[in-house]
Amino acid sequence: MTALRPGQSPPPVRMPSLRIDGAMEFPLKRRSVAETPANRRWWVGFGSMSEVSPQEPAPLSESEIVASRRAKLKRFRDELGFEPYGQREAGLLPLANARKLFSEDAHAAFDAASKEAKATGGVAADSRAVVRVAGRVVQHRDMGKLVFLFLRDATGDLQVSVSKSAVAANAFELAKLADYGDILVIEGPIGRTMKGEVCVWATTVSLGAKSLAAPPEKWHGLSDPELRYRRRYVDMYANPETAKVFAMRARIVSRIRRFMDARGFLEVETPVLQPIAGGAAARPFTTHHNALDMPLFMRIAPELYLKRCLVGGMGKVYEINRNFRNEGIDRSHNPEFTAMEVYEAFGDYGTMMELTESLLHELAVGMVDERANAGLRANAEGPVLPWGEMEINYARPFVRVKFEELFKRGTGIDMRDFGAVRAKARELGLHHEAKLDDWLVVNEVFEEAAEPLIDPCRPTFVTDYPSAISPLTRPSRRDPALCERWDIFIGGMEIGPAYTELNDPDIQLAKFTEQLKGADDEESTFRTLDEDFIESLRVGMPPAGGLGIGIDRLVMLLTDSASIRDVILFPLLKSMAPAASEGSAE
RNA sequence: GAUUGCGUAGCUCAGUCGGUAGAGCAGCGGCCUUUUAAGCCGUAGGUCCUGGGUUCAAGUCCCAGCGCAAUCACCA
Repeated sequence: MTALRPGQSPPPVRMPSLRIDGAMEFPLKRRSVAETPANRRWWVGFGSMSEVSPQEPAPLSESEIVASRRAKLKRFRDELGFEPYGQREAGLLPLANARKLFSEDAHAAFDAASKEAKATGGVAADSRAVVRVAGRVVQHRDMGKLVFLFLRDATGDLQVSVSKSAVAANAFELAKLADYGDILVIEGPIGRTMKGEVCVWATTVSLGAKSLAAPPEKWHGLSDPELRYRRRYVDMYANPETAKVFAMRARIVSRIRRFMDARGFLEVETPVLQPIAGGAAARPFTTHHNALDMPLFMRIAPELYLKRCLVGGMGKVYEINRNFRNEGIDRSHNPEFTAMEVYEAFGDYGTMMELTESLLHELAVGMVDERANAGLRANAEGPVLPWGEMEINYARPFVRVKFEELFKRGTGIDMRDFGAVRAKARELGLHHEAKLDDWLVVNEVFEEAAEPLIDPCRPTFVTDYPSAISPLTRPSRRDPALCERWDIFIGGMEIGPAYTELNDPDIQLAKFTEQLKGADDEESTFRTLDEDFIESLRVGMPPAGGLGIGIDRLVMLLTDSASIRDVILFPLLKSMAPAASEGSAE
């Protein structure tokens, strides 16, 4: 795909969109996940190589570490008779489950029995549970005729001891020669070592996969954030904190689905490849369908399709959707990001507020237990979750404040007194105010002087924005200068907006047309009037409430992550080298 | 887009005033049957991000570029 070049002149107003972006206004000094003291243990690296024929020599520039691992691979296969890339295994237990089968009584009984057996020359009775486990080697201590290993899987770490006297000769050699990062399959009774560590006393050892890549530093691991993102497959297991974040993310998304489903919303999937990128004011990525010889855009929002669903009769719909926006990257923006958009027929921005508050409260309550179980910081008293230096309190009700009131509180002046507002703007150093329409000055002054009043530690709905800065939202029936829109702020980030949706096709058409007039040449290359959408409104869309929530930012908050890149498995990074592009994209 | 910082062995990092490359871990060879960042003996490993420049001499100073991070701007 070819990205449009970033420009400097977006339209001064937004489309009727559920925009998820918003400025992240405050600095947060955070330790990176990798620096957490609790994580400074047992780092190992593993670079999964693409399929390489086992007989092929190493690629050109592999280090001597990789070369020695390849030599070991050959040795495992040729001398020890182990298939280095394993096979289906039955009866494997996750390491945490295996650890739970440890019995103090069985261990003590066996301990006593083996002492007696040693004295009498008999055989000790053994009632210890026998487990079969697999995991990546993250520690390896060779004591000569006894090898201690720590294996790791997604559930945790477990020690294994391989005694020369307890396993076949080739299995003992395998354990001795195992590298950090190798995946081993081990069976044996589970007991304790002399130092008290719960430990599987191996009776068999085999290989699940030989690791060929040089591991990261055993103690400090991967701490360079760039390497952690580029080689996430190493970061994910070398840094258990990383794996926990993504496991939590999965459960959060799952809970969101259950919440929405329980309220009778239907989950739908709408096009990512769109002939017209509508629903938000953002630069799209462009692409092309060859067989149809058709230019296409990656979606910037699903909004216009979800509204078509309302027209079609789906009363309550939602989509957990990946959006693609050809814009800047920072701590709260990734070019592709996940949002949830929700539409409810005969709802409005008030029903969306209730839904949002219930959902976020429920998620926060769930996360208190979740975090405690994961061994992370959590507050025992109520739905209070740490985010960096903050303690964010999700107790209901969330704070609600009208845009106009917050403006007054922040500036001491009435936002409708444009003269005073402009004076305030100049006082704040907003020297370009003269070029802006009155309401845009109001908006800038609001962001400068009023938004900082929002308590970042309390989820806050800012409601009833001026119509003029949200021109595609339905104006309030009580006061046409205002519109039925709110934005929710948490931790200084905008998490999402909601609207009472516009369903008058004539007004919508007029506003689209007006918006297009403001587009410059570059914008007009991708901004097109979606006539089919207007046609769908003419069929008749019920009045509705609409909501957008930035899932990545929400996960940041709930998992105490400082950057959106810490909650996206594979965030976009620049290519390391200008390698020849595959497939000559136009 | 601007500013600042960082970029040295596979990884984590030192490198003084500009004097010709260091440690730990990982690796390799050896010893060790209870280790917890195991230990001991020996050994190998460098495009100091890239390209210029200054200098007798550059990891170090200067310029440009690349990548990452932070802050700001943009984005609404």
